[in-house]
Amino acid sequence: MNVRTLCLGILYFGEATGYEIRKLAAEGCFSHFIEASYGSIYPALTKLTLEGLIVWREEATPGKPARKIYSLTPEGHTALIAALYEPPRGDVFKSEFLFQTMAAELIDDDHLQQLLADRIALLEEDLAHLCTECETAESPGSRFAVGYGVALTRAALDHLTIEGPKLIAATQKQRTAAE
Amino acid sequence: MNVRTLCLGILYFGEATGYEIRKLAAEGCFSHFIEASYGSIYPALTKLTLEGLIVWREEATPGKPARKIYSLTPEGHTALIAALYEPPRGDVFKSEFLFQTMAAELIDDDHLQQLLADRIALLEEDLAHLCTECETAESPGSRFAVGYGVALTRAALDHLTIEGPKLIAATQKQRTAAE
DNA sequence: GTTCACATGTAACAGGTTACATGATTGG
DNA sequence: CCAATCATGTAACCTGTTACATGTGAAC
Repeated sequence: MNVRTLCLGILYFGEATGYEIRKLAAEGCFSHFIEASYGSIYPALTKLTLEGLIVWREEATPGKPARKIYSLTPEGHTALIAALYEPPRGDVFKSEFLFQTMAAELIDDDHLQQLLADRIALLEEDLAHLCTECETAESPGSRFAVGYGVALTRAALDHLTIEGPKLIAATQKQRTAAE
Repeated sequence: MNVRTLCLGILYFGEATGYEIRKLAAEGCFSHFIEASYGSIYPALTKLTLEGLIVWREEATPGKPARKIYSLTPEGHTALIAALYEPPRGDVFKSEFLFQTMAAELIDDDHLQQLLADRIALLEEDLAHLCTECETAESPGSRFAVGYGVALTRAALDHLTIEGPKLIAATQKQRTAAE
């Protein structure tokens, strides 16, 4: 999905600045299934403005840098709906972690153990974050989407705690057999 | 992760042609957490050869196009191990589907229903594919990685079957309330 | 006084995808 | 005979990231 549609989607939930959009995409309730950085968001906002899909007004809080608050135009709203009816592409999932575990027998025990422990810690952090996100979710849609993230993270955590030790044992055995 | 390391990883499990590498990355046991197409694989193989991390020999089956069968050199093996000790970056998960469900109230009931049904069908297909993949997995590492995929797909499927109908009901209610 | 959060934006660069070019064999 | 599978490779293009440039106010 492109950043332009993402901006439209975020602005549907309320007007926002480029800074805020990036924050929602990087840390907010969109963050677990979307990615976008300043370098793509600001140009996208400029382009959407030129196309008439969004507009901005300036808010000058004295002493602070001027904020450009963007909001959807009716045309933008229509464009968003059109995007929602577009058949979604398959989810993208990329994992360096799984790539590394694939070749677990090339990693020494201590490091493998650390790798799994770190991942568990990371996922627990994610889970906590998603749960607070879930509580603040206001629409059924966002509860569904965040709940999806919670479910997958829990499943990953379960898999790691149950299968992780087995993996370590199996690679140990494999190496002793090879000696 | 870059395609170069991916090639190294795949070749660790056995020599292969560029065509076969792409197939493993797109359909094989690497496919659920990695992506790569011809346009990135062939250049990567050329570069890795120049760097001495892999070598190829030509196999001329009469009548068929000549195959370049690549395999790891000791240097390539070392480079792979180095990559395995590199701290893995966080997993990337991108989903247009979840983006669409976020704004479920903008989609009419029939289409939303269809969207969820399609996704369930897709995930069931994925799950079946992963399960056959799991059976053919030969190393503990690949069983772990594929098992991870199975666990997440099951969790997604569960979430859809349980929360999907709730989402539809909630958006319906929301719309009737708006009238 | 220094770090953090707010705030906007650009430019170079990396990385990969899509589509094209080519061609033989096999199976339906 | 036509489609699919095997097989290699290139080039244009797109999309987005990283790093930079700049500046303020608040909190510690």
